[in-house]
Amino acid sequence: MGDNEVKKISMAVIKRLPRYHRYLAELLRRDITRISSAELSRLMGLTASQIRQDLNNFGGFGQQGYGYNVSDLYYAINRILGLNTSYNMIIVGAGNLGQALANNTDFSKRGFILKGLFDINPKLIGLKIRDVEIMDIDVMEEFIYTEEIDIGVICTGRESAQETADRLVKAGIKGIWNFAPEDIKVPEDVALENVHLSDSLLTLSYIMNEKKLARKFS
Amino acid sequence: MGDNEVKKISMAVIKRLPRYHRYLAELLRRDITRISSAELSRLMGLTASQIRQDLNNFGGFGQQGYGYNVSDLYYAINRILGLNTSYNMIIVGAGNLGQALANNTDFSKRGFILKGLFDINPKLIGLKIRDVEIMDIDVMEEFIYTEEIDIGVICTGRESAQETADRLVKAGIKGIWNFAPEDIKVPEDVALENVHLSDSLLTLSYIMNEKKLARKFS
DNA sequence: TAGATTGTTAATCGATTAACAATC
DNA sequence: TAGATTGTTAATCGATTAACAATC
Repeated sequence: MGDNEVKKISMAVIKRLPRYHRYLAELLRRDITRISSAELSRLMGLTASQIRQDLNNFGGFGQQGYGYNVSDLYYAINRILGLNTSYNMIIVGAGNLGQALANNTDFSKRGFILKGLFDINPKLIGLKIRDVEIMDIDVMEEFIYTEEIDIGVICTGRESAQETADRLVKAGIKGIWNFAPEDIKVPEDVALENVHLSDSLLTLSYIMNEKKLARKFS
Repeated sequence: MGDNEVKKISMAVIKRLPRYHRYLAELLRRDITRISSAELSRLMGLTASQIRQDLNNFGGFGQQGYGYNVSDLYYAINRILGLNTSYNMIIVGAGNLGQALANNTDFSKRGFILKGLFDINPKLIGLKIRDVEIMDIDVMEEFIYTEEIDIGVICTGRESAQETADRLVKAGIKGIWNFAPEDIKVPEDVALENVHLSDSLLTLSYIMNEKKLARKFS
């Protein structure tokens, strides 16, 4: 690996980072100052070994014989997750889900600032959700330029998801959070995170049936 | 493995099933009657080998020299996912997200029937979302018994998530779909699926930073 | 110092990919 | 029949777990 190549972290590790972040936040709230990988493993239901492996992908945050300083580790992961900056965000599709996300204050607390909502429905255009206006999708590109939007949240229907993504990418957006039940395609340099709610519900349905069968045969 | 032991399917495979289901539904819409693992692999961005391995966990749905019949495979996966029955569902926490989910018609189309919403806020109690009433959480347990509710959707805040889960489990619910940003604990025979929206947003944030670094060093 | 616990290497386990005989 | 493509076994790859020397 070359000197200025960034070490490739596996998706499995990345997906666990927000969870570490969440547990460390809880420990901070409880005024706990230090924790060992063994204790944390009990809390989180992971192996201590995995925790140490995961964290060592990013550096040695612990101290032999002591463990990890909760606050230090929390802020380190905060930084690793890119939460030391703020992001400008827009939501495309101001239906029920789009509006619900707009109303969620957790995101702005973490530095994801909602700058605008967009829709094609004239009945919605002009409405405000928590001081953020719903605008006509026709002016979306210009808004992205002038307001320097980083993240686009897709809350449209399945049919318009790819088209919306294409427009966002073309306008220079760097990350897409997709809630439409469709796998969209974006260029390699754009970050994409899918939240397929119905996939999740179908998984629940599968597991329920699996457990029902297990009960039947035991 | 004993005769009546159910073959254990790995979570990696289970999580791909809704995605197969989605792509097959699209093929059906396009009136495509047959597909080979090679074609499907191109569409989905998987290897043909993986597709065949995945499907063969549940039986031989294909035919040598022909491929898979789209409709047959779709309905087979539909069944595997437990979508051949319907489920009674309640939502606990009728805030923005709870209401948005209640308004989503995709779920009822798949057989997840919303029977009730529950909240502690007196201002919300009595309101109706698409003919479904928001009730006082005090009557939740009784409602679960009399209406034979299968699935509880947790849309409360973090602090009340575990307590809500405990009450749902005690009342006999078989599956929990959790949207609260907290890992809840349920007994082994209850199915649990978490949708941690902010974890997903944090993952997006991580990937955006990773890609920014990649741009810088190339 | 002695005990505790990390960081890291090596071993194991599981999931993905490759290969190909079976067969439609 | 010949060609195509599955089902399935074997090989590879990657992720998790175990072990332990380093060290606070």
